Amino acid sequence: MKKYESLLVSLRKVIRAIDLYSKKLSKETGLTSPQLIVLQHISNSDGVMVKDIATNINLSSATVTSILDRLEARGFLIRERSVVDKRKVELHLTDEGAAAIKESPTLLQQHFITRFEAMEEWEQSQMLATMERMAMMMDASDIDAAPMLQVGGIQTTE
Amino acid sequence: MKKYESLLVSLRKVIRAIDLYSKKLSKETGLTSPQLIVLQHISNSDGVMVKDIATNINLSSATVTSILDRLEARGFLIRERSVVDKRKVELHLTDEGAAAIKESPTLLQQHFITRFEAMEEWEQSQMLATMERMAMMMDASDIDAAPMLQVGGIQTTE
DNA sequence: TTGAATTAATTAGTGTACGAATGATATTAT
DNA sequence: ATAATATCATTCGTACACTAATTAATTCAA
Repeated sequence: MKKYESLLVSLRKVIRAIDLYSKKLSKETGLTSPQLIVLQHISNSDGVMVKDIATNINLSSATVTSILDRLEARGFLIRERSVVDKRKVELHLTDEGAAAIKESPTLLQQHFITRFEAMEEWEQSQMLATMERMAMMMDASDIDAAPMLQVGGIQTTE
Repeated sequence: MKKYESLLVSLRKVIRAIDLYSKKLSKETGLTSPQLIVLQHISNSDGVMVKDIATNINLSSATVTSILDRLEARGFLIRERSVVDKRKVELHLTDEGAAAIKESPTLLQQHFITRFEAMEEWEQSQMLATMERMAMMMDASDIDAAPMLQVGGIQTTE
């Protein structure tokens, strides 16, 4: 097995662990990880709009809309059409929403956090740096940004 | 922001990149990453059963079943009830399925692989080791397995 | 000022991904 | 032998997550 294939295997395990935890959260507290993240963002900046959240947490607007639907249906937030720009929707927490956040658990398994914080400082930094590097390496958005750096010399975009 | 929170942010970016690539694959080749992984597993061991695949690729049986549904509907594989144990279902590729695999692209973005393989050998190993460690740290299955190792000395399970 | 282009949010449709419940079989214990 | 238990695959219901298409509103240009 190639090394990057092994990497994918570990990655899939991590992804699954995060997903399973989100579902466990949902069963215990009634909120999934994405829901909690969205609520926290609204809590930090009241009146924020859908697009901002989507950009901030790296999801599409459509996904955020569906998450908002569920949260609104359960009375955790209200949508308010902006008066200055009626296309926009401002998001506000209700008291229930604010209360839900207060009791909100961590977004990663506590046992992971415990283990992580038990690591040496430099190990933590190194793990974080590795993840950030990987995220950067997977980001396709910079592919077209610098085509002239390709082997073979200067090239035009067309 | 706490370090493990930054870690989660990077992790979510990576997860999203993988997901987006899977969808791009689907549009270009008609197969998503999970579908391709399942097909490859059947190809490697003809007659394998659903549970084996689920265990191997770290997914639930329910998820694998739904992936198989789509692949079977498109004629890439056939299900065959085992004669020795009628609970089991043996999976076989059709010619179409085998052909689909032949043209199968890589499971990670080519530009990631290119970048990854451009790294020094020790950097690759280090990245892989970090991911494997993280996967291990998130695995909850060992929580109950060794409670006697906790700080505070020997403890009973009850 | 009217028409074109852009932007914001939503809807529709597809594909994961899960746990719980179900139905059919096998295995084990009495 | 039969009753209890376990295993395997599936179905059901829920929640993400995406793109493409839609609706509504705003901005820009001729």
